[in-house]
Amino acid sequence: MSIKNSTALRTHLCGDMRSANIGEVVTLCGWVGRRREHGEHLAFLDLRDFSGIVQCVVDNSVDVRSEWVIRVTGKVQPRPEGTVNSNIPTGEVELAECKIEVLNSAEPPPFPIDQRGDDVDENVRLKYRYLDMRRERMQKNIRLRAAINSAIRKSMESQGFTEVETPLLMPSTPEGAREFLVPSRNEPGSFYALPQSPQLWKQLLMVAGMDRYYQIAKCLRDEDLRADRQYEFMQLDAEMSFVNKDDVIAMISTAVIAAAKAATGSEPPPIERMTWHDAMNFYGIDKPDLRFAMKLVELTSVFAATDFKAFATAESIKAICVAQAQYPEQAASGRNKLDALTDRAKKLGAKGLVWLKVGEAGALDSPVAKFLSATEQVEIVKQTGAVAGDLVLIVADSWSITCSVLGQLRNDLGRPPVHQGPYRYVWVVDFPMFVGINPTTKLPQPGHHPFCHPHPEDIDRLESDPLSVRALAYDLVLNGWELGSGSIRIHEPELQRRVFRQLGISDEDADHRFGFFLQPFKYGAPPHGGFAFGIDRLTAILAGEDNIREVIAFPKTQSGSDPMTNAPTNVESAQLTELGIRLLPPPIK
RNA sequence: GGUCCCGUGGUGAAGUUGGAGUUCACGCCGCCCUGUCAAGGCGGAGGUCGCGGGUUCAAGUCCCGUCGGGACCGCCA
Repeated sequence: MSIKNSTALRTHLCGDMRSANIGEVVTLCGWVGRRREHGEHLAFLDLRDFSGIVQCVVDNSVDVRSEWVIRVTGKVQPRPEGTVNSNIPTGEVELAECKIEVLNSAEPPPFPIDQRGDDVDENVRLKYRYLDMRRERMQKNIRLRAAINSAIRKSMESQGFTEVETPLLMPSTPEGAREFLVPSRNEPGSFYALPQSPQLWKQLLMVAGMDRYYQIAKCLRDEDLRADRQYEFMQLDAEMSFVNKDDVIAMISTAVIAAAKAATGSEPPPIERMTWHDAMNFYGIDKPDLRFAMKLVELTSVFAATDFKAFATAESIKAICVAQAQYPEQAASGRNKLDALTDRAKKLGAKGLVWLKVGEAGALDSPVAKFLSATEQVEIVKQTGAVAGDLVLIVADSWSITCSVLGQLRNDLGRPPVHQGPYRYVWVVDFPMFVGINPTTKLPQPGHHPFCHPHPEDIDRLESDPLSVRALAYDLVLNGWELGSGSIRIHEPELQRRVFRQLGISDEDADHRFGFFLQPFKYGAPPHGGFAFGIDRLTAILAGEDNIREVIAFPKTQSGSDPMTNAPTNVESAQLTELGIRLLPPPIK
């Protein structure tokens, strides 16, 4: 399908000019980039639109300046011998005999448009986002995002999914993330909540017999912002009936692979799977970055009969080996760096951190070497595969602490920058239903939302040994970023009540808080499951950006403000009165 | 709620032990310049050193507070 780019004001796009156009008289519209003056009657202008830039040869008496909007009619001609610019796609040609019409003049921009903008204060970029977005980088990012959305839609529809829009105004369901509230004018004192996700709606669509639903949905969460988190973000949200987790994983994989292909031009290999237990055990985190190894090495049995007190009673002892070959700087850490690593490990919850520097012939340089037997020292080197110059870090603690601390250190020491290396997608499956016991309430803490179906083999232990119960839940991870998660849902009302009871939600509570959601399940809910993943995060990684703000047209700052619009703002007291709202005096500090 | 980093002409930076708003690059304005493409040359303008307080003869610099931005922890079922 060819796109018609000619309009009433222009015949072509700047970035499309090629040798094939030589001899044509064209009219282009765009913004003035750089101007290079060469005397009374010669100057070069870079004319820019979204498609790229093309050089115009003009008389130097023409007064057009940076970012003025102009319309140029001229003749496409080959550049003279020796003046071809191979750095730009239009570099073989230029526009000559130019007639210029100024459509709008402009003040000088507050920052250069023809650069990436990495060194410009982000506050200034956001204040002038409409200028910031003129730069090639942002044009690419936003268009990449559109291409990803488009590929996802195509893929979902070709797999039989139907797009359904769900409400933004819904009742508050005080579970999970903090909600944005919207006051009701008709019922002062009552509020709508904006959806953290369309979770409840999409499950009702399954009850409604829609079979396969999808939506590229805006989700809103009033939680603190991060590089990978905004108040509002987009998810591919999907749900399907009469499926098991393999069906869901297969269909979502198809959509993600289609999106990745649309973005990068090459199709990633089939997405591998890893159990949650393996992810924790070998990478110390439930969102492992598989672009680098430095896997956690099991050493517990090596110290079964050790005399070293710190290791003797530990449930789990593991190590990572920081290889000098790949990480020369980190492996050669001096005493200060090693002390800092130890502090870091303690802050993360470990009792301590043992470091060993491997010398020639397996000799170990470490404050604790004298407490370790010769056999133990040999085994450490053997199991970790360490060679001379490597640094070995050991944590001995409970299994979960040992894993999570080493996993964090592994990321700290080895993780490549976002824009580097291959794309490593992985499905992490068999998440536990509960992630520990809340020390205050003594209740199991849910790992996901409370509608996740327990693994059929484990349902018997729901009450007797909840922590051993796996959920039919799965996360999609890309290069250490959690893209999204999904699960097979509970469709049997009685099982749902059992899970609620485990979470300390009585039948009455459940009816009160989720009644509108649970009632429909009495009327024949099909077995169903689904998934949702973050489009902002996927786009950021595929764009090589380490921050989702770079792929969002108008993002908020970390404190939730918008430097361009100044949102959030005060409102007229009349507006509040109409809503039945009176403000508290500001807190006294 | 917490930890850490940053704030100096339009933009980005330097500013030492406290000594005159000092410096550099880009941009901007003017002049010169006929093949540049980050053009080049010459000249010029442009400042509440985020804000408030304190120490001092003297603060961009030291101290306290505050505002704004960023990274992270908590939080994100």
